[in-house]
Amino acid sequence: MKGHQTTIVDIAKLLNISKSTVSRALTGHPSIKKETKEAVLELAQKLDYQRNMHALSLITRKSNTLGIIVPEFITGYFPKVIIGAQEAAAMAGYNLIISQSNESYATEVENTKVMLANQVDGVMISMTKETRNFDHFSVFGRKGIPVVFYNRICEELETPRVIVDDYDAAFRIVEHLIKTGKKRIAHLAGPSTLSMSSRRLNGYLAALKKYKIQVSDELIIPYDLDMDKVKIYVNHLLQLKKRPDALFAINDPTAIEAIQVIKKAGFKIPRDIAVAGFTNDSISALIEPSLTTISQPAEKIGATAVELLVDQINRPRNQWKPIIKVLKTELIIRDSTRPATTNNRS
Amino acid sequence: MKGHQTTIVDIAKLLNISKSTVSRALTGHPSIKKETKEAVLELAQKLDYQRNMHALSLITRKSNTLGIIVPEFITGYFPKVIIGAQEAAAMAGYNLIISQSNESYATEVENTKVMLANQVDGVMISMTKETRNFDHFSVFGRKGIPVVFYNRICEELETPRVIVDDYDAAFRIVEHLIKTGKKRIAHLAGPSTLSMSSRRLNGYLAALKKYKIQVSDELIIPYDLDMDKVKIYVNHLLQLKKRPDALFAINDPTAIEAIQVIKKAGFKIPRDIAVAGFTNDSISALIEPSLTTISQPAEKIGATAVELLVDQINRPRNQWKPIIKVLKTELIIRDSTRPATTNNRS
DNA sequence: CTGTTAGCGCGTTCAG
DNA sequence: CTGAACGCGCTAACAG
Repeated sequence: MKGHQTTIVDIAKLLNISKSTVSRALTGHPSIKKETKEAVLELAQKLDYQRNMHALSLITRKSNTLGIIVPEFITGYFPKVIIGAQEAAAMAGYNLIISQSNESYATEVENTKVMLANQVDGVMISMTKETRNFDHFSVFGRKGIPVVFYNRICEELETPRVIVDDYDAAFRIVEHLIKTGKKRIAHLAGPSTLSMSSRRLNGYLAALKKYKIQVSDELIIPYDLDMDKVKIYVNHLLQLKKRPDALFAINDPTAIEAIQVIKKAGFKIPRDIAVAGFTNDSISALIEPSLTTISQPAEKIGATAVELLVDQINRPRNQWKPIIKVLKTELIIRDSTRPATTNNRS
Repeated sequence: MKGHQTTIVDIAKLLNISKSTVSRALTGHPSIKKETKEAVLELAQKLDYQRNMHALSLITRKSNTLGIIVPEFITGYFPKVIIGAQEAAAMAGYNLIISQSNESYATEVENTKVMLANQVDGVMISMTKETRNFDHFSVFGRKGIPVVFYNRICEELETPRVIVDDYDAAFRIVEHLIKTGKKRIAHLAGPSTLSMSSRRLNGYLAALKKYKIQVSDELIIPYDLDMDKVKIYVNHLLQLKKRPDALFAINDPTAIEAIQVIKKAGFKIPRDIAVAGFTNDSISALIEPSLTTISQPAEKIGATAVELLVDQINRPRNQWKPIIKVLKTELIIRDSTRPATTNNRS
């Protein structure tokens, strides 16, 4: 017996009635005789009949599918976003198709094509660090498919966005460093392509300004998230004539790598140099010393993006609203910035 | 300008040629004049033409989509499986549709219908703890859709499976407890519906036997993964005349809850009673005391399941093979079982 | 090399 | 209340 997908035609033949009647029975059409309806339903059940979504999508031009593009799976952040998005999507009756760009612009372009080919009803995107051209995103707009950016947003496109208070969070973590007595605070800044980089940089600058600490250009190092370079940059910082006494890294993996380099160079953390990260990856609490960082509500970010997306989908195109949702973060203080006197674990 | 999906007809009209010619040009058919082909390709590019997968799926009866059903997102295990599956699926040219059953049999039945409606080419499943009837799974077989079970497998169905060496892992962790001097080792066993429960139980029993420790029925507590009951069971164990000096819990969340109860009751871990879990959730290293457990290669499990699935898909149905892949685990020793003398962190 | 026709599974006219 | 006919976007079989 060969595998066979039961169709409307099959059950129409068996019952010796027309396909349209079967279709009506299945879709709960009002004008249909009760007996035939029940007969159809019973047979459908018995034959494990299931509506073919592809055929339906062809007609309705709706796939009930949302797309999500993530740049990487190295940090723990994006998996959490996906979980949140998945749950919210299921709640709203949508499937979720995942694509990862692996931080490659070319792959990201391919990802958008996959989304288009699958006729997604909407797509949520976090860009790669390489992305400077946005034509592959604007396609969605031209085709009437809503887009929501999250985390790594595209400033050039007027779409809804889900972000966190990067500026504020960076301000608070740098303020914390200052309050522990640090005065020469270095910053491994993110790539200028990502707007969160500048938001965090600005938070850093604002904190210095508030506490009347002179900004030193040699302490601000632009960096492209290529982990191999962390060693070079950190060693460079450590050999400065006026060595920094703290380091605020753009994200946790970078901060963790920096900690290894600093330890290897023979400096004590946080006594000689304190280290802070951003995002609160799950490993960040485990390393020695544990890492002070900012926690982001990753799952909520995913869920919020889906909600904005569904909202746009259910709205005629001329009523699309580029709503920007800014979610709250939390400062998590751990050993990498905690003066030796205090010794609690978090 | 309204959103519009460019189709073959559109570009056929603009070029004033037939649809089939356009189709041929797009699919790289050999017999076609170079100029027309180039003209088509150029216009397709310009209009952001993208093949409609739904139309294609209708014809080919292939969706290039795999389904994954997970029972929960509470532990860190299943998200990791999904990541692994997603990467492997993308590599093989498949999309992934995720459904979660939330440990509910009824929801699981619905999940299978979603998979069917979306015409998945294959589906990987981890059952709920409630599932005792398997008709909703055998539907896939009847329709010629390959199924692979992972982690929580269905013994009754002859499909490929991806599991870990539960028996062996349980044996090793109980052996470790014995070697630290523990003699009355309790076990919070998993639900009998899940075969991994009995595999782990058997590993536990085998270790006791090897070291000639009498099995005590009062120390083996069957439990349905309902965390609310952990408190009752553990307190019951603590009030036994012959109190256990160690506890091996079926999974990490259970072990962690047990630790809370034990601490509240005023006992010292691991001195009075040692605790061990299973799976190595990310929190397990963070709690106080950190938890001895077994780590599972979750991502590899997901990837392996996809590989088995793709293998089945590419194979005529009468050549389907119920291959069983058993992946290796690792014993991770932490403070919850480590005698006080040693004090390293892992 | 190209155009015409048919049909994938379904919902939706339009006629009874 | 029911049936026949059409079309969603696409590929394949059959003519030229």
